[in-house]
Amino acid sequence: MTQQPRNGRAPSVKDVAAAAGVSLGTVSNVLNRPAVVSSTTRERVERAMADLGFVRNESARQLRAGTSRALAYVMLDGGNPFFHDVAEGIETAAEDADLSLFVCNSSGRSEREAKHLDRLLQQRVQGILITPVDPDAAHLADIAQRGVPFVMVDRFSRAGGHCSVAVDDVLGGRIAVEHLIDRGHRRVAFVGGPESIGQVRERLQGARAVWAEFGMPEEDLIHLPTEALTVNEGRSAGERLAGLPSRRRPTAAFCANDLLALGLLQHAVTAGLRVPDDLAIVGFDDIDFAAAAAVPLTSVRQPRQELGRTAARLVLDEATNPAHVHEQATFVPALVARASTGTVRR
Amino acid sequence: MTQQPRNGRAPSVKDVAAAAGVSLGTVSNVLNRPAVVSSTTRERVERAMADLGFVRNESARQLRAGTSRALAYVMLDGGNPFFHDVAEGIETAAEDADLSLFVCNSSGRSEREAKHLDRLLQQRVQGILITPVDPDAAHLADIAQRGVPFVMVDRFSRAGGHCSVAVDDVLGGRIAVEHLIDRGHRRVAFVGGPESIGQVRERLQGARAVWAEFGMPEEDLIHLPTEALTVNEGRSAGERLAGLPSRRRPTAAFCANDLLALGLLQHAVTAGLRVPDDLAIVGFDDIDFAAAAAVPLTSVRQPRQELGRTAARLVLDEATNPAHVHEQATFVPALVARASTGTVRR
DNA sequence: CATGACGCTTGAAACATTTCAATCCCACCC
DNA sequence: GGGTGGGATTGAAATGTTTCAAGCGTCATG
Repeated sequence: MTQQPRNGRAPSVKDVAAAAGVSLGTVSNVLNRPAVVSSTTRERVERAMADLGFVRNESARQLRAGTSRALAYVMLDGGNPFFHDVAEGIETAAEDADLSLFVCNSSGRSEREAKHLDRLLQQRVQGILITPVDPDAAHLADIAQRGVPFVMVDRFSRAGGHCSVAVDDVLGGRIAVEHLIDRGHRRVAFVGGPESIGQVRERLQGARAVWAEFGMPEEDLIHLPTEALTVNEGRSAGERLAGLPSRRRPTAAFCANDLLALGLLQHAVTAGLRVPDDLAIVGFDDIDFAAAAAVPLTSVRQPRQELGRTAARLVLDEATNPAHVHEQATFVPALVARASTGTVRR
Repeated sequence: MTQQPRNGRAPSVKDVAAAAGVSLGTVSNVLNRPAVVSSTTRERVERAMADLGFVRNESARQLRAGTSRALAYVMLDGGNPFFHDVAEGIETAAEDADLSLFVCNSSGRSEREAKHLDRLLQQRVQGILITPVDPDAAHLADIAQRGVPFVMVDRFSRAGGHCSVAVDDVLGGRIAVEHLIDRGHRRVAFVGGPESIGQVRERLQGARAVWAEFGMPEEDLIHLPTEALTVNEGRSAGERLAGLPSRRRPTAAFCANDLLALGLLQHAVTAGLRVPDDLAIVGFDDIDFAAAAAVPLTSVRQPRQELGRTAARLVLDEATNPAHVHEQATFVPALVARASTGTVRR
């Protein structure tokens, strides 16, 4: 690339046209419909582009086209690898469609989420994927009403009016607790909160349902509430658990996500408990760090990448297919049994 | 917001102007210089904007302005929380400057990196922050030559010609190994590779330097090479370590990053080794999961968020200050001692 | 009553691209 | 030699915003 000395602004199609001695319409044809241009002209234009170091101006394209060539994913918690894997699935699909992906992070803060959405609206992104702080927030309804393609990831809203993608959390709760019952546990803790989070509610609901079905006394499924789904909260739940009188103390814990489970595991090991013999632990999400823990964690796997890919597929369908109908894609979670629930309790 | 029925395209300043009975120049003034507009007109225009659900078209602004209101960070490995924290630091700074941030992930693949850079160039981002696959790659020099503000994060290139931000990795290596010597270890493994990665080379170099300074025999600092800086590779290094004849077997390991350390820790625990009594472990980066491990990991902390903030500051300076001079910001790493090196060995 | 000043508003130009109808030119046929 | 068809190229229009010089009207001052 024989680059011209830069004299301020970047070269435009007009400059390329002048350098190649053709009209700017022809340059545009080379870019967008190379077949209609004669090969000699095409080569001349291509050489000029290389010489000048021409790069298409995306904003001008966008302005003309009326929409950008980008999708966006607003994730709930950048510190949780789960969302990262979802984002990776989305990115794969975006790349296949030759679209860019904006990855934003609301960090669980509603006002940051709103700010991101506002920016994305200004960018005229083709579609928005979001794991929202609150699925029923007004600014979400606003987006949908504007007609911007919009998919909710890993959450549902009562309202509807858009696609969503998630796993069956009630089933996930059932699977986890059934596994523990199966392993011989008769007193189990559910660690997780706040209940304002749909996931927490549903996983607990599934846990209670299967507990009842097996005819276990209600009071032997103990709910240890947390203020967030973090490692720290998992640790503190561990302390509360250790503080229970021994005949009330559970022999196993089902945590609403893997971060909690890792925190709980850490507390248990520090306190000298053997996992799984003194305390068995099941997490949720099956993030890579669950398998990497000192005692590999049993976890309820969500198909993280596929969640992302499907969400991207749906938003693209909404963006391009006039006959699009909203869809609620539900995936089936699966138990991945590892050492943290490894032994059968007599 | 009393929204009009949508009839196709989004409302523009022109529509707002018509609705408010003013010229489009006035609408623009309300948006950009509200002080020069009389309050009655301003209110009328604001009402019209709200009624119509007007949203500024960012691509038109960009086209006019010649540059976008965005920065970009191309990270090396989205699966490593370290880069996530760096990104968070960048985002903070971007938000303060009222800029958007594109977060891209090259996943360690050079061609993906090149593709991302190409797209970002088309977007006319104000500046690019990158942790590159190869600091000396041609496409990086190309960016710098184009005059796009550009900062290298956590890497250096021989070439120079741009800002960079990193910690002193040689010093980091020294600190880690000195700590182990201090704890009484006389046979230590360095786990990490490939040596094509600058970080690995320098951390090893620091380790060797301090080892020699303490007068320890060279052959007692054993290099266990890995193919990547991942949990899996850490585990497999653990196997090789366990396979060493016992009088050659190290009592401590310094891992080139925390992912390796977590993998090694897992292997050790699974194999029934006590950490730190049978094997002490030091990691590098101090990601959150290091503190959250079953045996909390001693690690060499990098100021991750500050790395990001500083990088963003530099790129913004380059973008806005004509007197900008390139700067190589170096941070000092610090040891965070935790249980994984908790005891003194006699 | 004329002049100037001041506050507010206006309208045109510019940004880089894409599209499309119009034009050009050439070869070929009658 | 005139006409026709068609491939290649052209130039103008349109996209939505910002800026800025110019215009307008009102008010105060001389």
